[in-house]
Amino acid sequence: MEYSFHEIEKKWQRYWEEQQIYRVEVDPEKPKYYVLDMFPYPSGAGLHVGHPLGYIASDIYARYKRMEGYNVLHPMGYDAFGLPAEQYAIQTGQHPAKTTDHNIRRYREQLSQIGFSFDWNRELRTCDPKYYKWTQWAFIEMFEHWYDNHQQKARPIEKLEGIFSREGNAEVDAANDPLDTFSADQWNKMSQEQQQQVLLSYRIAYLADSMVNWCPELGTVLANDEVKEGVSVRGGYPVIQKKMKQWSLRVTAYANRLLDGLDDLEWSESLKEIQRNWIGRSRGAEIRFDVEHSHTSFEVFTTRPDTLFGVTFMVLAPESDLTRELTTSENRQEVEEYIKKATARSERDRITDTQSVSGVFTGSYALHPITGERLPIWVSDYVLIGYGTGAIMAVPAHDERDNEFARHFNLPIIPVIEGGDPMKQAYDSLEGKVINSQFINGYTAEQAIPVIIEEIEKRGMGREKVNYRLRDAIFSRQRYWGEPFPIYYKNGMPYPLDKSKLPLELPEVDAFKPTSEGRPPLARAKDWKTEEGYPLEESTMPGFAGSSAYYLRFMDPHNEAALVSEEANQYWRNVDLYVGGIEHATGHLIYSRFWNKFLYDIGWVCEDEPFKKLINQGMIQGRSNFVYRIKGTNKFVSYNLKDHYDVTPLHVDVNIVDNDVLDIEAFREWNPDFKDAEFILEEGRYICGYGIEKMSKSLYNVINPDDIIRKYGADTLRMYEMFLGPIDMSKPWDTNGIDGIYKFLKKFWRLFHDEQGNFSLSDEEPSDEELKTLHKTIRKVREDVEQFNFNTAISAMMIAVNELSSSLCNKRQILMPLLRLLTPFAPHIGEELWHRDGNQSSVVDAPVPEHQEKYLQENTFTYPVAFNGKMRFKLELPVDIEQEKAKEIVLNHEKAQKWLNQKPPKKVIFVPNKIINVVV
RNA sequence: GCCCAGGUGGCGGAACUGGUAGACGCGUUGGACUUAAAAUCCAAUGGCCAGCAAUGGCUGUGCGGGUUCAAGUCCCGCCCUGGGUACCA
Repeated sequence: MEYSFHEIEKKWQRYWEEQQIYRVEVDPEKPKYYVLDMFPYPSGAGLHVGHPLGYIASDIYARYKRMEGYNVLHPMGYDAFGLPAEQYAIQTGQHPAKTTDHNIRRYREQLSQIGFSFDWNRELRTCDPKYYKWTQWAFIEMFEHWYDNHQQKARPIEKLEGIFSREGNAEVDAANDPLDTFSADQWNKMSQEQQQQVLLSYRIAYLADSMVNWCPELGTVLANDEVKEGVSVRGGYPVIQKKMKQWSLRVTAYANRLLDGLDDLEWSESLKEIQRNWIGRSRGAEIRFDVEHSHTSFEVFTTRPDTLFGVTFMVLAPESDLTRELTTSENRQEVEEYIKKATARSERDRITDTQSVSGVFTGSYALHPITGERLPIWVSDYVLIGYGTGAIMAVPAHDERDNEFARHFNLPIIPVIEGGDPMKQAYDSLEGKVINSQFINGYTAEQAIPVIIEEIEKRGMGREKVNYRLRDAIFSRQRYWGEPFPIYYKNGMPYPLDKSKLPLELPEVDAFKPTSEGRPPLARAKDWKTEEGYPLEESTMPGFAGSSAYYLRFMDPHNEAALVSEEANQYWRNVDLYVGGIEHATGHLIYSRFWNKFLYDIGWVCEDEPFKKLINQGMIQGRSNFVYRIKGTNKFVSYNLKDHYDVTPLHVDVNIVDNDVLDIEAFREWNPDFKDAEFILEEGRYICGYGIEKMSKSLYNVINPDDIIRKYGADTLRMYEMFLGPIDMSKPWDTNGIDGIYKFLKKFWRLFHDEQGNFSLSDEEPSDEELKTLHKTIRKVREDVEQFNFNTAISAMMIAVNELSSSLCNKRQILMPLLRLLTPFAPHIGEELWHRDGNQSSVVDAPVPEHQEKYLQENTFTYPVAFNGKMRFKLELPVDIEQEKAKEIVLNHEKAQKWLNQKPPKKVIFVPNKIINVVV
């Protein structure tokens, strides 16, 4: 019987489903292992061959772990809220729930064909009210907590109210918005609204006026990670900076924990590095500057307090409230104009134009905290409102931007670190002695930093300070297709719904667009208010809300009383292996860690970090094919002849090209324009050119896994994806290579069958050679799987099958262990042959084979013999040969004479079981 | 600009703590089987040179230096590709 993958795969997929083979439950008898894939957003285009890459890798690993005796949790679900479905809804009027559901069905169908070991009983989708109930619940928890910097953890807001009513806020060290201190007395005299306003600035989920990325085209604000190069990641629309009242999550409170926590994670260095840069910790000092003839003072952040004596002017961000406050009446008009101009610029403008220097003088002066010198206060757009205090001390001798600014406006430059020529270019190195700086003269820059910090602390002018680049996450979206906020407003202040009212379901609306007054789509909903008549929040949550805790929900997906039961959480704890794309480095992977740490603080989960080990799968690129049309004609010339003509390369659908040979008939049918096309062939064929590009519909290079499965089967698809190369690297998909895997599986199948195609294994004792083949393969494959080197594991199995095929081995003692080794890669063929050999239970629970060293022992080693480092011949010697004996044999060897040239060798290097090198 | 990966045959890629460069697979070429094709099997396959041939020589891991008996691997200086970031004080 032939290897008929189609029949086999259908059969076992049905069996697995009927027998609930992949269903798992908490089992205290067994050790747990949690393997998770980043769940997909179900797009309308369906899966292409690049999407399952990571799923296949994690599935192989999950299956191995299971065969090793672990209780493996391996779930799958859908990140179902999101912009594309909504954009589509706006265009077509179709409800996003409908298109999303349709897409999910398609995804499920495609995924099911690949033979994954997912426990589908745990499937979840973020747009399901039963699921987003817990997203809303977590939001309320964040609303009801504040972050205590001293204890480094989230604490209930009621505790804070207690503190305020007893002692005011002076002693509270919280991660909060800037706020004046107040006494207990002042607190107790505040109105409820005033108190709420104060509390709001302490909450972890808070509503505040902040500078946000506003995307007019999408009609919504976006978080920092959703904007790249000044345009929205989704859609590529321009983004501007705007001050708006928005919900935010106080991610910055966790900045140091998010940063330090990275050290213990088994993530790739590059991924950790991206997060480190994104969080961006810098150490320095915050220094207060008084303003001349004024009671006002302001603080600046600097990483170079050692250059304090080099300050010659100050600069404020245009958006800063201080700018207007400190502008004198003579300068008002000019400053106002500058602010207007600067704040109107789009993000893209600001990014593309970083060269031109602009700014105006406010008319005020700050006083140097030590020398008392007058320092002019300028305003310029090179100072950003969102970082530090939105104001800087300018040290033109040692900072490039300050230097350019000073030279442009003829401001003084005072060198305070030796080295460089600050009149021409800033010298920003820490190398060099401090000069022109009173009591720190003569120190190195590095030594001077603590000394100067001590001095300003003593004078009460500042303190040591750590600053982060990370910003709080803007959490509201003026869109329809997301989780509604469980928030209502009373006298203008936000209050959470009672948790018993959750989920607050997404209401029906007549159109998925903003209202005519520009309010978000939810404002269109009828009776969008509480039972008491209080209006509900009209924004919805962003895409990352639903994906921030889904790994916890998978532990206990049907629980209606809690996000996850204590029992399930204590057992499954956190994700042991997480597989997904590196593009989530600054979004999902930061938010999830934050979300998890918050739940950890409030005692809901038992692990501080959600994802212990993380593998980034690389991208699968497309391999595009081109045809070459002679300009101005409908004539196409084959690849190797094209240089003789003036041609335009055109993309051609890779599905009508086989091994770079164009199917001319199919080409004519593919596009009516080419119906009457003529061709200049080479050797009777039309050869296409090729190029490596992104896999995309518009480039006609998309490969659909369904097509591959139809032609070769799921086992071949799975193995070929893994065989392409290292899991974490980008590599092009080339369907041509798939034959190698297909042939391998057929060869493997044939080992188990006789000439007539009957299943036939013998119980004959295996030879030493066969045992060696088996055991070296077991060792290699298991080592490789442990390190996610699936491509080399497959090579090793190919070598084994080649060796066993040439000896026509059909011995049960060899083939059945090999089958178990292969099963995680090719589960269908594994299950089929396992059952053909008479087993009743699923191969999924068969133990993974162990190698035995005794079969791998060798008596001899074939040494490469090199002369001056060049390998000249090989020599088989006993593994335990004495060095002197080996040298003697080599030097007397017939083949050595030619290289020795009758002279005694200078030196002979003998590395046991490695190499012999003769130096002549 | 700064930070991080990576650069090996026609292609995807192997190569343990420095030790036979090119495993495995694709493709290509030749052959077997076949009326033919498909499928299958066998052999060759980095480049250059010499030879009828077996074979032998030189050269070769982005470029230029260096360390070493020995370098794809280590060190120094460049170039290129991909990713991250973008006035972060």
